[in-house]
Amino acid sequence: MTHERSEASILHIDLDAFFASVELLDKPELRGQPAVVASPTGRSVVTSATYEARRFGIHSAQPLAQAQRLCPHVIVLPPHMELYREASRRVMAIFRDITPLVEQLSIDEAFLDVAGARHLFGSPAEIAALVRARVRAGTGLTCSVGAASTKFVAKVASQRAKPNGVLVIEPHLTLDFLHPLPVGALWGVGGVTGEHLRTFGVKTIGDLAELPLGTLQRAVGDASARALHELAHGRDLRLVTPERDEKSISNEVTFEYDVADAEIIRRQLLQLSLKVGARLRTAHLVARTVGIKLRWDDFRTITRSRTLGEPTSVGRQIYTEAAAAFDELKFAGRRVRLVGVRAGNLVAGDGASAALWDPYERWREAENVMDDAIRRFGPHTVTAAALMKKPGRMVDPRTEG
DNA sequence: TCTGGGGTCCTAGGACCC
DNA sequence: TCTGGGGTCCTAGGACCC
Repeated sequence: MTHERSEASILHIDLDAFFASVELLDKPELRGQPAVVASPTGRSVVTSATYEARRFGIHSAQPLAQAQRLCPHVIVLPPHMELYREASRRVMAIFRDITPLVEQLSIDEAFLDVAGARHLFGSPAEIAALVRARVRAGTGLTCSVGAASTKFVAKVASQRAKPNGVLVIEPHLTLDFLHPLPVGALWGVGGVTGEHLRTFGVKTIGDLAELPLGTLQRAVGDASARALHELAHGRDLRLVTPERDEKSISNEVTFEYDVADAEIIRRQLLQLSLKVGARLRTAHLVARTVGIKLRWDDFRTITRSRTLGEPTSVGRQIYTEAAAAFDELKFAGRRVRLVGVRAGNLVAGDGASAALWDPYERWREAENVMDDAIRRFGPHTVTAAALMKKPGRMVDPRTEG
């Protein structure tokens, strides 16, 4: 069994207001103003908000319309995912210069196990300061760091350190730090579970720690109960694991207006299937299951999935399954607000050759490249040179080499 | 002006096999 | 022969996270 760490040598690092901060890098005149990143469409939500915007009660996942009611002069910045991915890559590279034990959790956060980096860089607190200085110098971004002897406490600590701060929880002070916090701070306790726990009189993590395991199991199920019980006692044996296999790849879209036309939905399923196929091929993965997701106008969501005889990464095959699953539904012209396609049960493999030789798929790929170019450069500036910035996607295997 | 898009994990029920 | 239990795979839904 893993022994307890004597030092706060797990770091959780979280970029502050990440998307918004990246946007402000080349718009310094907007510093200090309330701003959010959100698509300028009718049904979008806030994906990132500056701290000035948060003072108005704005937060991420909030409908943009609501944010604009709270702060009519809020500046709305359309998202540029490629910029964020690039900034993220630079930040993760800075982390990996400190230690190879970096576990990326999402685009803007990671765990670092710095137990072995001590000799090179000093105590966890010193390493936290070093990382923050390097991120600042290398990207112009600020981040917050939590340091503790477990992943979970490190993550809670970084949240409490925000923005632009450091919080080190020495191991012997773990429970003193944890127990006064609201249960909602626990990883895995969201709105529903939090409400449920409150009916048992549980408000803080300390309250939860005192609840008998059996009671907790009846309340939230076996696995969640055990996990929460351990976390509430400050126990968390999970290690920082740099490599994690992807379990699924999916794409989905919410229509600007609800759609009741099956033909439009099928067309969208095709688009999404081709995107998913392309992503599978880039990752050198094939999928054993294909699923679709539909959200009706009342926000109820259904999923259907099918297991394939042979795993695939070919968009057309993904579409065939997706369309078949859709056609089995009693759709009958219901209004649909969202459709999605998911490839699951992924295994290493290459379906690329089949995809390249399917003329229909190649034509669609070309169309996708055009769409992309038009989005990025505008309709009047699409040139061969712009298209060439997407190397590799249009190469004909027969003429290559 | 209700509620994005990309994921992970868990549960529960049924099929199927031994 | 009228009734058991364990294990695995599959599917659908839901909570949760950023």
